[in-house]
Amino acid sequence: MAKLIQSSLSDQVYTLLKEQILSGELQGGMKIPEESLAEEFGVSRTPIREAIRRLAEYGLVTIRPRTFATVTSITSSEADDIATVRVALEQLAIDSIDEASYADHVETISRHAANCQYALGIGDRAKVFEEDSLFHMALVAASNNTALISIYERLDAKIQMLRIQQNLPEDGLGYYIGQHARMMSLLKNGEKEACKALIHEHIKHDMGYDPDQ
Amino acid sequence: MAKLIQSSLSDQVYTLLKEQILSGELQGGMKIPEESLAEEFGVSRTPIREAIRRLAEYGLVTIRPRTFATVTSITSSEADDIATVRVALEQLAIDSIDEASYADHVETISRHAANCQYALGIGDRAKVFEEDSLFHMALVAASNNTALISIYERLDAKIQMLRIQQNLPEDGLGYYIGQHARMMSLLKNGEKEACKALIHEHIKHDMGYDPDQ
DNA sequence: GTATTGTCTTTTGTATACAACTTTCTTGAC
DNA sequence: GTCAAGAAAGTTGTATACAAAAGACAATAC
Repeated sequence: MAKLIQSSLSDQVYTLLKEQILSGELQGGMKIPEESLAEEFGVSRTPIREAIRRLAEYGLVTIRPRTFATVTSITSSEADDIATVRVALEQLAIDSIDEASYADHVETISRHAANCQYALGIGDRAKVFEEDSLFHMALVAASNNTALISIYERLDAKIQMLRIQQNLPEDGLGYYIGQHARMMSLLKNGEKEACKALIHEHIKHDMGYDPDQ
Repeated sequence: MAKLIQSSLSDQVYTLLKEQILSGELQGGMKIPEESLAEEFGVSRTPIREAIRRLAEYGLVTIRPRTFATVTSITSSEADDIATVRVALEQLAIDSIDEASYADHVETISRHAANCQYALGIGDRAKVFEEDSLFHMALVAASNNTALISIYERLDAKIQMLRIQQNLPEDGLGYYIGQHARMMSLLKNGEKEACKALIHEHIKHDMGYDPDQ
């Protein structure tokens, strides 16, 4: 029989806070005092503190010692840096995917591509971003490189925060989302270099860049 | 006047534990019960708990809920994955370094290269690895990419754990360390592709691989 | 001999109390 | 009116107490 592990309050608070940050409910710069969170969640300060410390280690929260913690806000220079690293990591993922692994993951990858396209159709902007993240995450997962996956997860969280923070314009969102299908077809045909080039353009566009600059 | 911030016990324990893990004093798989650490450090369990949670988030500690925490041990398949990501990140760093930034960092980089060579000469193996880490860290720092630097720091911690865990043979350590100087000269001449190729060989050797496999 | 149950021990998870520090507000001097 | 010093309020940092869960071990049933 599968064992049901009841997760600790600390874990639950951690998950909730992370969701609130990634959904934009808690935005960059906002104070998150332990006492008021404790009241809000109906627990003592202990599990709140642990969750906040963990989130700080994760990079989503900034602690000012003996003062208060805030939701981390990302500067535009950091955004540039994140985009650069993201390109490198996704390109590494593409290099690492072999045929067998692609076959294993293609179903998940296409599902998120389709969901993303659908969300675009009905104008659900939040859903577009969510499914876009899941698409890229699935691509990276197909690399089967655990170190890469866990690093990318962390980076993805920051990317989600950035999207909320900078609230990019809608321009070309359709074109951008359409690239997912092209990536998949290039991957399927083993045209990795072309796929990597497309990813470079894709991400630079996503993150508000001129790819040629 | 510069303000002296006295760091919290929690921070101190965090730093100490991290050092003990990275130095090999605490090895992979070892139990780290809160109570005994509390006695050892002469503090209560509270700061110990916070430090352990943060280290778990950092990836150095594995928590088994309601049971105990252990120092994370890295499987050989994860070691492969880490090496692959490491190559990609260092190559990205090389790509990102411009002349001005190289000029700013060359002093630090060379110092660690020299220290590493010296440590090799006097047969101080631990020091060789420490300075080697610092050399690579300095190289990455020259990229001026904050996201890359913080990701690499985390990865570097795992690399240090691996070195202790697998206790690689001495074979070719001299040859390997000698590559540092070649990297620097390639960088200085702007031969980035050659430098990246060398880094690939260097890391694969460091981490116990056949580069051609 | 094996499996099961119940007890004991160990260790974690959470709440709470208090001390210490930071910030803010107020008061007073100039 | 402005600045500085001191008091007050708010928040964090740490210790401690207790409850609850997991694992170890012995006793018992079959």
